[in-house]
Amino acid sequence: MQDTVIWDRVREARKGPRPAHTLDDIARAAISVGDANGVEAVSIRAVAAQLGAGAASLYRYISRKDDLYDLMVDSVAAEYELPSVPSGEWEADVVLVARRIRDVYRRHPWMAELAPHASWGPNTQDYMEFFLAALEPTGLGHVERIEFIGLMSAWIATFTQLVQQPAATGAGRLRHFASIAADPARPQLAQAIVALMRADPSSSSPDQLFERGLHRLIHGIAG
Amino acid sequence: MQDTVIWDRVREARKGPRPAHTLDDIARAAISVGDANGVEAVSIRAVAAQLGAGAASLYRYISRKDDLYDLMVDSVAAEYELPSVPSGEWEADVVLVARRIRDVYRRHPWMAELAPHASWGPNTQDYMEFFLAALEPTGLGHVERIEFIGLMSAWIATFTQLVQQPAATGAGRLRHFASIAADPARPQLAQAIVALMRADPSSSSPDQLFERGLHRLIHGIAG
DNA sequence: CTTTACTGAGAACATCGTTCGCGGTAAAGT
DNA sequence: ACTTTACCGCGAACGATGTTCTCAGTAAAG
Repeated sequence: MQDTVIWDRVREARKGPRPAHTLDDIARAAISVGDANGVEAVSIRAVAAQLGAGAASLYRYISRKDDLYDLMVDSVAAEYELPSVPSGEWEADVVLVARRIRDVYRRHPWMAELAPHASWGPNTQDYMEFFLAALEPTGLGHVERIEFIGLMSAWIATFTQLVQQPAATGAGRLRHFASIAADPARPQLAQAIVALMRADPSSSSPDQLFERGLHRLIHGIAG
Repeated sequence: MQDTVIWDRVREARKGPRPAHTLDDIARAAISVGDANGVEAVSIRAVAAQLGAGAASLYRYISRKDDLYDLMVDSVAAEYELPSVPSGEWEADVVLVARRIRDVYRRHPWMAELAPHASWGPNTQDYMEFFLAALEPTGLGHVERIEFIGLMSAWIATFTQLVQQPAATGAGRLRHFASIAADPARPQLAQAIVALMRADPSSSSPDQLFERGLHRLIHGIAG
């Protein structure tokens, strides 16, 4: 079973010593490493060390490094804490879900990178089930609803990285932005960067930007 | 200058032998490797080999591996081949740009992964300048327009991976999907997966799905 | 013709994901 | 009771990676 998704693993030990850790333990360890030092620090060895285990031991529980990512994403998906049943007001539900996702992405910045590629674990499935049901009153088909869910997640991910944490772009990036802003050959882009750079003293806090972006996502760019 | 974006590099050799390659050569080599074997195959050594050079030699031209990605993305951004001036019909322009991006992502699947993280090279800047100008008639502010551009790119990326190339998800993933579809605990999700799986015999080809998704992106989910 | 500044690139280093194989342990088979 | 079986943790090793060091070669500047 080398190409099996981790959720299909059947784990029922009959003989030998009982495993020293659970998948939840491993997920927690990986999450704490990711929160503290970023995704790129989430290595097999680092997570194993966090668990107080040897590196090779992890392969008793997972079969690929991607399984680690899957565990992290689905474990954190439990933090959405959505109601079990939609309210019936689909727009309010969409706003609710969006805000929860934003909060979680802010708490765990690596989600923006890992979530799109992750397989669908139980918590993720619960979240999608809720979202699909919430979108039922729109009259959209299932494929369209899935698409919208992906669209909204992708938007929140890029929004989090672009607006919420622009300082993460590094010194060289900032210098490059400045040179673009000073280039008269592309006036629209120059203006846009100037508008992006100043941390919105007047018209728009990040939260306001988020709400308005969300409104545009629902009602369209012209609405 | 270790943290400098590659586009800020000043390259004007005064002494010694002239460089054996150009940044364009390197970009082309990296692109051909990525097209043929996927992003994960784009290694320093592989690109150097494609160039007929030694691995360490690449560091005479780039200073980080990410520079390679930046080169790839911006080089391919030239393929958009947009008009120099928007038509004045912003919606038509948006549709035009979206289709061009989709075509390029289809030709170079790694773009979906690399483009979001890449720095803005000259061709990317040209593309954004056009897009920003095209969106001017909407009355949106510059930040909102940037956001919409990011949103559309993100949507196309996920759409390309989800709808256009679902076979890339691997055997284990497909098996997992099937088990989700057979789980009565989450009926909405089950239906959605069934709808996703069958390659749209009746109502919707990928192209139609794209056009309708694009329409919803512009006019909102309810429109 | 010496100096200088750049070139390409082999060798080496640290780190990574992953596999092999070992000694140990506890339940199943007899 | 004891052998067998199937799992456990994990040190050691392998191959591949990004990056740096170093050095011989080369061509323009002084």
